[in-house]
Amino acid sequence: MLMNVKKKITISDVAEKAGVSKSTVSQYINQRYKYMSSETKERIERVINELNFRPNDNARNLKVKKTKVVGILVANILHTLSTEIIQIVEDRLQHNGMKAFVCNSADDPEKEKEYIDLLIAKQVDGIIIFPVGNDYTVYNYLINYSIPIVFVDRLVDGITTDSVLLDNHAASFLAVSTLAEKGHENIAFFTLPIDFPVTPRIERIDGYKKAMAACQLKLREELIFSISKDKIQDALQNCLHFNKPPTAIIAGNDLVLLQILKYLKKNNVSVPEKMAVIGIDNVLYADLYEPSITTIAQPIQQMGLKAAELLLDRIKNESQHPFITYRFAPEIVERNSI
Amino acid sequence: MLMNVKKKITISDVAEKAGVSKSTVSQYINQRYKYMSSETKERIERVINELNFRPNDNARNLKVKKTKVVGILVANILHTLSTEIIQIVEDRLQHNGMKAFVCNSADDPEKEKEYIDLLIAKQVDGIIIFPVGNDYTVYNYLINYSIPIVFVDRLVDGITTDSVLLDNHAASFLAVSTLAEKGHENIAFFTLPIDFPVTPRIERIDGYKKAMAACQLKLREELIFSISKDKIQDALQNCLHFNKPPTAIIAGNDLVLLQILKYLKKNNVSVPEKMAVIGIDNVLYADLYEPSITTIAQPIQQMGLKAAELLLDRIKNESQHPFITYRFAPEIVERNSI
DNA sequence: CTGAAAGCGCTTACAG
DNA sequence: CTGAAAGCGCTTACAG
Repeated sequence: MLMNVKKKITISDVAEKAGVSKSTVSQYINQRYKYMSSETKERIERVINELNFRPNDNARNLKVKKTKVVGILVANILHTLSTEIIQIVEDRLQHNGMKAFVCNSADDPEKEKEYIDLLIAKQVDGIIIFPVGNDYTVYNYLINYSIPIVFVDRLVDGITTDSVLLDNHAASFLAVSTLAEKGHENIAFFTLPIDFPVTPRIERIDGYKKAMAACQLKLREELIFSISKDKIQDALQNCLHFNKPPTAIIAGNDLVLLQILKYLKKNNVSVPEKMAVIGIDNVLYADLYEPSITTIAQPIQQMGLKAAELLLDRIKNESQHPFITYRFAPEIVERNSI
Repeated sequence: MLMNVKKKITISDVAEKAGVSKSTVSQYINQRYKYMSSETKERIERVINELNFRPNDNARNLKVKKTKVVGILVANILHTLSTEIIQIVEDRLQHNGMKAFVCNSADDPEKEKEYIDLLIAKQVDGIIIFPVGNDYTVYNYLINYSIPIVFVDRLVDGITTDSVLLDNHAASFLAVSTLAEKGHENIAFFTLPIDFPVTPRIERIDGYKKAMAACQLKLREELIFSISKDKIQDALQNCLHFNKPPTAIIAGNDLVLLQILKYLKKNNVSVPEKMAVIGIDNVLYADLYEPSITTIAQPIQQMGLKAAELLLDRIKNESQHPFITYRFAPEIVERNSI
């Protein structure tokens, strides 16, 4: 049964064995049965099954410009947000007869570029990107090739296209105002680095600052930390010795939250008595932690659906309406950490 | 700059504009500079950049049989195990000049089949599969097409190929024997359903039974639960009223563990005093829970590397050595839940 | 050092 | 109702 070197079956093999022309086999494959006798149809069907024939898409796509495949290029496949959105996007695509190839940039702009080249080379019909790079020329390739793109979670300076992301300002505002209502004044904000611009981080910091002002709280720059994951615990430890230490912390995302909780637990800092905590991004274990963690969640379902819809619209009807950036309202899930 | 309908640039356009033949451009693209004057080379290079030319892989692959792309077909992209392994596999592939398209079966055998067809149609060089289906004919397509495949995490009856998975028997044994040493006799085992055979679940149950015997503990079938996620909490509640209720629980995977912890927390069952808990699969929050959770982890790094290596070997040297199923030893991470 | 020509496996108007 | 022929955009032996 298993043979190592096996000549690939082509449409010619099928045609020959079925005693018809390649054209006719092609008609069959493309389900244009209109002018086909049922005998021919059945014969071809049988031969295809016997030979286990699968048409070569590479050849097909050379003629037919649509591939019915879209690329989903994620900044980092380890982020739960990405995989959850992928799942939703894919489901929509499926309903529209399309399939998705997921590519993982692994936070590496170079890899991202390579995948963009590959997806162009494979002639995908469109791409959904969680961008990592900040070099707009890369994304311009796609635009030059008239390949529709939708950005998710992050934006790129210099590129205008349909985009879907959280209303990050609102997320920060929600966090700050909720804490302010509980009487907190010294609220620390922790987020990952912004060496190069990462939309959510920048916007959440900015939102934090504006929210502090709106709540008439004094902005203390030294309570804003934008640092790498493994420096968070040290920074937190450090700021507890400020002469006015924070009484509340906002974690800029799930990874940051994890570090903060690890520190607080290790050092028996009681939550929320000694330190209130709010995390942006919902996390699986929010209910499980003691106390359960108040979080600000992204409406993932809606965001995924919108991203898919935007891409499908562009793919189908070369619609020329202007590009739109959709902002989705965050939702606070109040638990017991504040 | 942006034009909606834009003729795709082909090798002919480049050739014409550079004043050379298509062959020469092709030589350039394929980095066969040996017999090329540097003037020609530079001229072509310049034109390619000017025109923003990207060769069409579909055309290329029609001639050149290798695509330098592999498929990674995951049962469910939401499982952390999958994405972690993907990340590792991809890194190895990258070092070998290959790229990966990730496809998500979303636990749906029908989708899996469609993706297999698509990957064949795209002529990928090989596929790494976390299988969902139990119908071996699907995977046989691949074997018939001489496309190397490596199974990860699960096996499929009737298909012999290189495979990489946890030594599930050892995992169960580790859990049971550790609990037995602490004096537990009534150890419950919770896992997801096995309506159709899912290797890890079946093997872990089987391993549990054998381990109980090996530890000279009485096997009580009523303490083995193989049920869907949303029935776990009820089942757990129920078994606490047995006249000999379990004093320890083994969670068959991370999803099961989550349900169990939710129940125990909600009902103030103290861990480990009233109930000891061990989870198979490491989880992000193992250290964070109160008390921290003892887990049995898969050596993900090694498993990913092996899977990549096996696939690359098959792709490179049509090696004919017999197929091997690699079993990886689990590791127990003792924390405070037992 | 470079080009003309054949061919990869399909699709599609067109002819019959 | 079906087939012959051209062509999609590349690559590659071969000739010069």
